[in-house]
Amino acid sequence: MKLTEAKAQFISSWGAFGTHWGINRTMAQIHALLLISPDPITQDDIMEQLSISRGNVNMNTRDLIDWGLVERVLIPGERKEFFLAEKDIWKVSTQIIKERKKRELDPMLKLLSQLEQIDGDKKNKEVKQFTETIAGIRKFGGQADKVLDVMIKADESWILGSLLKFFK
Amino acid sequence: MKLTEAKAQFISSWGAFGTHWGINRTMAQIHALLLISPDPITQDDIMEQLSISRGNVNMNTRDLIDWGLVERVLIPGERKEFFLAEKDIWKVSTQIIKERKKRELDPMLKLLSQLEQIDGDKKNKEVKQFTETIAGIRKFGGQADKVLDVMIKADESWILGSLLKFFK
DNA sequence: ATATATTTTCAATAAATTTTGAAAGTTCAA
DNA sequence: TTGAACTTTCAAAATTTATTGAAAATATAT
Repeated sequence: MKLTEAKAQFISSWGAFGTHWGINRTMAQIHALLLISPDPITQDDIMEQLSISRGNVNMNTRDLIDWGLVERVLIPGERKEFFLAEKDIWKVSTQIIKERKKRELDPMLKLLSQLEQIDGDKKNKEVKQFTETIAGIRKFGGQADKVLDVMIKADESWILGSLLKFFK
Repeated sequence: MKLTEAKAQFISSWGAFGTHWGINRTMAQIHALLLISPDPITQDDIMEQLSISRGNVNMNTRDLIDWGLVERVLIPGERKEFFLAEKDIWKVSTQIIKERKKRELDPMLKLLSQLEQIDGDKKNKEVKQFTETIAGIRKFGGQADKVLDVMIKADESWILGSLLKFFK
């Protein structure tokens, strides 16, 4: 397979993949393009390579920057801004996990702990199932929360390295 | 907070939560409703409680069944079909992980291993970055794959219990 | 068999999301 | 300053995705 074809396939699949994870297709495609670009590239490069509008590129690169996956770089002597993606997949994943935890898991756990205290007869079947379900999810979520914290923080620790080697 | 209000909040948030995970809002809401319903409920119950059409309920309950999260139950003497959700959150998560792995991770890994062999000069910067990125993602994905397999299979193992207690 | 209850399908419609592109905003060199 | 290069914004348009509802299919009781 030739590079051009492989690139196109990767970008397209990565975009499709993204849509299964609540990420919009274009953002994932731009990310894919940046991941395989050895050097920083410009808005115009992205527009051209993905055939999308300037506004679209602008919005989605901003999002990628908000997610901490891409940075703007200034190249001396150049007027335009360039974009560069973090290439270390472990760091990429850690960053995504960190953001999603902050944006989704933490608020959900907060809500669940509020919902756990409802007034009503605990003998009542409906009340009982509701509190049990909420408690179950909250407990599970709390555990996940801790596991993810360890993953995020233990970036350089021996324990994680060992665990990963164990599963290699 | 009263049960009715808490229920409504839970269903609505669970639905919003779902959309961040590539699951449609209604499917997540039906799942939420079933999770807090102590007894099996019918299509009409779901239609009424969520104010959605029959066709919509039918489609989304089918999907929930495909995901292995909900089952149809027949109640003796009743003409209608009833739906019942798996309530054990650990089982629910395992099931979701299992399905997503099958539907998304496995095909992606397959594609990546194809993309890893491209023809071209390995000294070329573009070729080099492409193969490195693909290899990096594949390696990471492969590890994740193994970790998930362990989680899925080790359902009853002491090791997992210990790990979870460790993080509690 | 027939009528009745229930479920499924799917084309049409509605809603939500994404994309565009042109205008407004910004930066910077001369 | 001015104006050229570049970036950002955002209302309108296009696209994608979800929902409806009525007709068709299926199942069940009599």
